[in-house]
Amino acid sequence: MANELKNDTYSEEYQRILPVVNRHSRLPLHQQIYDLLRSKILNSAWAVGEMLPTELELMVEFGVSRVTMRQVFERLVSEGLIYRQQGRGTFIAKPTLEQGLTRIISFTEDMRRRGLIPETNVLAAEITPAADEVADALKIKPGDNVAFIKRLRIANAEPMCIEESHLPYKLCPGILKFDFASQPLREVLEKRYAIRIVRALQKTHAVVTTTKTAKLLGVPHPSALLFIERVSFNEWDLPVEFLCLYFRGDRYTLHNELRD
Amino acid sequence: MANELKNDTYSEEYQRILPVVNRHSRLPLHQQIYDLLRSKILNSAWAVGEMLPTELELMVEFGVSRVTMRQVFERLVSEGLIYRQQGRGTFIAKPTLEQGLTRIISFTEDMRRRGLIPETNVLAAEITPAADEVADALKIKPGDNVAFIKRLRIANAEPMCIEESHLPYKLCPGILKFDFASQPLREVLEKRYAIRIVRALQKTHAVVTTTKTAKLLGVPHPSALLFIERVSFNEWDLPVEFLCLYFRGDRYTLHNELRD
DNA sequence: TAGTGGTCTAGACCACAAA
DNA sequence: TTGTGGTCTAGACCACTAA
Repeated sequence: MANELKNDTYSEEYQRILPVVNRHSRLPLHQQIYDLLRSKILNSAWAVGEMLPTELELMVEFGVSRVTMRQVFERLVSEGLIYRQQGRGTFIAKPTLEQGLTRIISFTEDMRRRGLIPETNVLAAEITPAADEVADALKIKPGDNVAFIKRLRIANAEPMCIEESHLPYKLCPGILKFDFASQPLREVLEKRYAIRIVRALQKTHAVVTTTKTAKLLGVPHPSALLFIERVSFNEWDLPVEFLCLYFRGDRYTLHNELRD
Repeated sequence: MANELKNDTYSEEYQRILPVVNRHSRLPLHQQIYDLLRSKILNSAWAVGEMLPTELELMVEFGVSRVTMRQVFERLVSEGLIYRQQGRGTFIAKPTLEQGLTRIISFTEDMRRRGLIPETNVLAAEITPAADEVADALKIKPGDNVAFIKRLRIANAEPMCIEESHLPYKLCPGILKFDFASQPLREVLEKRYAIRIVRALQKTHAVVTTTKTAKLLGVPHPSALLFIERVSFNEWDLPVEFLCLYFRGDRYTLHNELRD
């Protein structure tokens, strides 16, 4: 779609280099096609509201049956990435609500979706022995080494959130040498340590500021904070991060959609 | 397949009075079967962890193809009601996290899932003119009549939440005659006014108690509350309820699961 | 009327679990 | 070996939208 401007009639063929599915892969066809379409959608290959190719076109493109193609579409619909209208077509959905409460997204992405400009200050980055609560969440022994990274998250030049990450140091030795003001933690975990976070469990509470947190966040004391504790897991369901988030109650709101 | 009662060895046929699907209904087969299985699961027709009938058995029972049956199972899986294991079978999932943040469930159901005993005191039930904020949420004119119901929600004899419901009075005339200490509001809406809530949008904040709310909830002032504003919609996407929930921050936590 | 998605079928082969 | 769920196919008919 980008380059490859050829002057013959086969130019459409030339453009399809990657999107071919592999029938001998261990991955099911529907999974391969899903991965491909999802990443294209997330990378804005189509604009919001734009119509996607029809079922028939994609069946031909990928060489699969209609049922398989529909399986992919149904999954994308259920995840809110696309919507379909009988007789009209399939369209890119507005990226909106629900994510952030169902999807793991970074602070940076979260703020951008809200139309705010994110920044980060690293307040601490050190190796510490795991406290009982941290050890419990990460399923390690109390006293085991933990990489502790504390960051102040800023939106439109105003403090928004204090974020404390605890990682089992065994899993990511040397991780503190990276600069987490500029580099997303998840990216470093994925690219440098081959740790991919696929699932997380979180608890959301309301708490009152301590004098310290109030000062850091620049809010009066006492005021209310949204406090989120999150344990993230890799593909083998091993805990890889224990995260504590303290959001300003006066600035930050969680949005989501419920269904019957 | 429905009637046809003959006097012979077909006693199994006699037993299946309700679960027969209607091929002439405007509802698709998969929807009918889904509704049926879902309500059986929610009514604990099977215990947690118990195996459901196999695809083949249900195909025969409902007289549908495998694809249709699988469509139903996939939906139930994606909603977390069941899980499947290749080579073993299909099982009832533990009712757990995620709901309450993705599903609309009542306070009563929420508390029961947490193993607590719920009670309700009605603090107010009156007709009032809609304030701007309420009118805005319900898409009515400021000053229009609104049914206002304020309840104190109790769990294990301790106050847990203050709940303020605002309903357009036009949609539910006479609703205040019901006793909302004993009767779920959603049930009254559905059975008496044919109003079915299918979708809701909510915002979750952290706020500090007022002296009044602190007193009602029996918590020190100031302390933190989880404050949830929810607008609920019927099947035609008409706002039917604006709800404000104030949960004790020290007792109430939202749990949920995130995926990548 | 043509094109789109919605529903449904019958049948095949494979992978995995348990006996 | 048997029974379960997982994947995939080709083909049919219907309902809705837009021209």
